[in-house]
Amino acid sequence: MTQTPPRPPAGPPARRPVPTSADVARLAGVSRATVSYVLNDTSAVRISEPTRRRVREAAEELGYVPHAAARSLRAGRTRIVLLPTAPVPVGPLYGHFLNELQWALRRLGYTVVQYASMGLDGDEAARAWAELRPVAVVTFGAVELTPHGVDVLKRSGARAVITLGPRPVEGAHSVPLDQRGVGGCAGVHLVERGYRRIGVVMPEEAGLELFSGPRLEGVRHAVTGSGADVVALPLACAEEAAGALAARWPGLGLDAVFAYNDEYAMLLMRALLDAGVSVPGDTAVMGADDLLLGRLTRPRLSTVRIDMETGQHLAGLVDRVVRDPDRTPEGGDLMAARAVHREST
Amino acid sequence: MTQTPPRPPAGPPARRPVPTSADVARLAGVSRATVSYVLNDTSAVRISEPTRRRVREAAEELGYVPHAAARSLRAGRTRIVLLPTAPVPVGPLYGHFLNELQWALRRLGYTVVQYASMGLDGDEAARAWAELRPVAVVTFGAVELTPHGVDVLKRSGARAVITLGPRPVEGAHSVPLDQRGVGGCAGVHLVERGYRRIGVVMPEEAGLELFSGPRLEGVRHAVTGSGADVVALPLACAEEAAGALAARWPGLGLDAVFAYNDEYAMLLMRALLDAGVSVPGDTAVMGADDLLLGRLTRPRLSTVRIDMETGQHLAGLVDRVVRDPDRTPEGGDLMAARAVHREST
DNA sequence: TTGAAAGCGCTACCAC
DNA sequence: GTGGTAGCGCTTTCAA
Repeated sequence: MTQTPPRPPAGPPARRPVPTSADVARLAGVSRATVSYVLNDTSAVRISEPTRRRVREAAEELGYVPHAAARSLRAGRTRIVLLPTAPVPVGPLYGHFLNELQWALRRLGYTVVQYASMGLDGDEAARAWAELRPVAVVTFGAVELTPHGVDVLKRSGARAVITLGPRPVEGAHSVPLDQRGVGGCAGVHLVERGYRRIGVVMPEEAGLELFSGPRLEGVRHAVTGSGADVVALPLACAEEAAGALAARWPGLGLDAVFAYNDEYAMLLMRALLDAGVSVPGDTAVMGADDLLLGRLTRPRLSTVRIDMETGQHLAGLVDRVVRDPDRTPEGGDLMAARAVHREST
Repeated sequence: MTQTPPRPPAGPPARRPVPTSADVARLAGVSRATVSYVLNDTSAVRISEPTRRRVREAAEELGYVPHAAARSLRAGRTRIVLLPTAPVPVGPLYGHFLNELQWALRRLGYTVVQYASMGLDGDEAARAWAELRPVAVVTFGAVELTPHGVDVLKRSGARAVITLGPRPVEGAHSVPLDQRGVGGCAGVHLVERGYRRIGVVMPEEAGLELFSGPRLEGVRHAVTGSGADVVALPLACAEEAAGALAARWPGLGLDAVFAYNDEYAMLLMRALLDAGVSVPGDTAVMGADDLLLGRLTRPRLSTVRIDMETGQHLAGLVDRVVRDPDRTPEGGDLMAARAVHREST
């Protein structure tokens, strides 16, 4: 029996070695198998109470923590649900939704891991994710997932690849987040109130096209047949940009503008007011997201309120797909939009 | 030689098995060792170019992706840097900082994993994190880490446990985020302008005490000796709450208020104006964070601008601690605050 | 009720 | 240059 602990091959000064289940077994005077049974409450096997206690105490004393990698290597699958993180600022709505989702997934026994993916293209990212062998991947459209990327993930053992976003990806379960609906709401709201020359702000910030494009489309679609015009207005999120746009406002001949979200809306509305354009008299302004701060402007900002299904709902869907990847349980729309009329339209 | 693939023990319908390095070796007609050498560009060993090509092609064809768990099990350590995610909304400042940090860490060869920790208490969380055997943990004060939790992590092999936040934790490297300095800036700014009865908004939302407490202290400390009073004002982030506070404003006899951040400041300022309190005539209002939207109010909001050292800076610190956990390289302050005077003070 | 041992995928040491 | 192989920590079947 080798008593000499096999020292790590030099390098950094030998640190106190990490305790393993073998150490626990040794201390408790039982076999590794027994340790595993006790610590995992394996029901298929009966272990005497005194033994259980000894094992538990030994584990406690050593500060033993099971090694997730070893466990999942043995098990052949992980319980990791990987959520690629978005480099784009997504606002409080997604933030809340994300928290709910993570909480619900953990209750279902999954390990939720957000993987920092900024600066990786779709296929690099998919490979990097696949190395962790997640059982599921839920992406919010932050990284452009390709059909090939989906395939890589599936072949690495991912049972569910779910994309939340404006457009589906082949091979993945797509849960549409109906951005067109958001634009649609705004379009209908404005047309109903008689506006006919409608501007739509398109943020120039990278990463937002995935959202702004469909919102624009939604407005376009909503106004067809009403005789209204829709004009895209690129805008950076900065005061000077808004000022410049406001300066040439009269020449644009617009009587309303849907500003992508409340932040852009507040920015633009301020610039318009400062330039002498009255709101909603000369031009109506509409935002989206129903931020608290939007209620504080004068006039109060009309907006599109987006209700998202609870994260719990999506967590359930993930779980169902993991359990039976072949059945396609359509979750329906996770997002519902409705216009909130205040004073700016 | 067993040719029968050992089918998974029933359960879900047998899926196409995930390719391993052995499969690549078989297809390329080489040994697993050679595959490993080629795919890892092991410099200690020379492999002929034709062999390399064959291996690469085989890997490509099979869609082989190395198994991170197996690799780190073998290596005895991971390259995971674990960042517990905060359930509290932390604002665009931290968001940006976080992105930079992640990017920089990845460039240094680490795998950045954000671990969803909401609803776990400090010690549960530490255990859960330790299962992944991260080489480093960087926490932003979202989860209350205890000395015991730090010990669990260290014993599980974490070489760096770094807390960013208002107060240090025993055993961890603490990088102070000087929230007191933020309050201090505001205090000095207000006192210099002659204000003597200063309110400080304390958000009622859970999880923010860690920030608001030190900010309040900072104000208190900054005004000592000036003869100014400081009064804490609990406030929920909602219009009604702000309205109620504004209604009893005259009775409070305050000539200035530091509102924790720009959002609370805008909320309160609106309520004050609506209640007929002039700003800054009757009462000065100061925020913090220098949000874009704060510049849009009338009067424009004075604020405390917080500059954070680049994430790259912190990434370097993490890397240094990982390489030499015993030396204590103090990184200095990561945060610098300064007052920005606009119109509301 | 408990123990022995195989083997998950991978890398690194040593032979050839 | 390349292959054989031990062993990382864990679970689970089989035997005692």
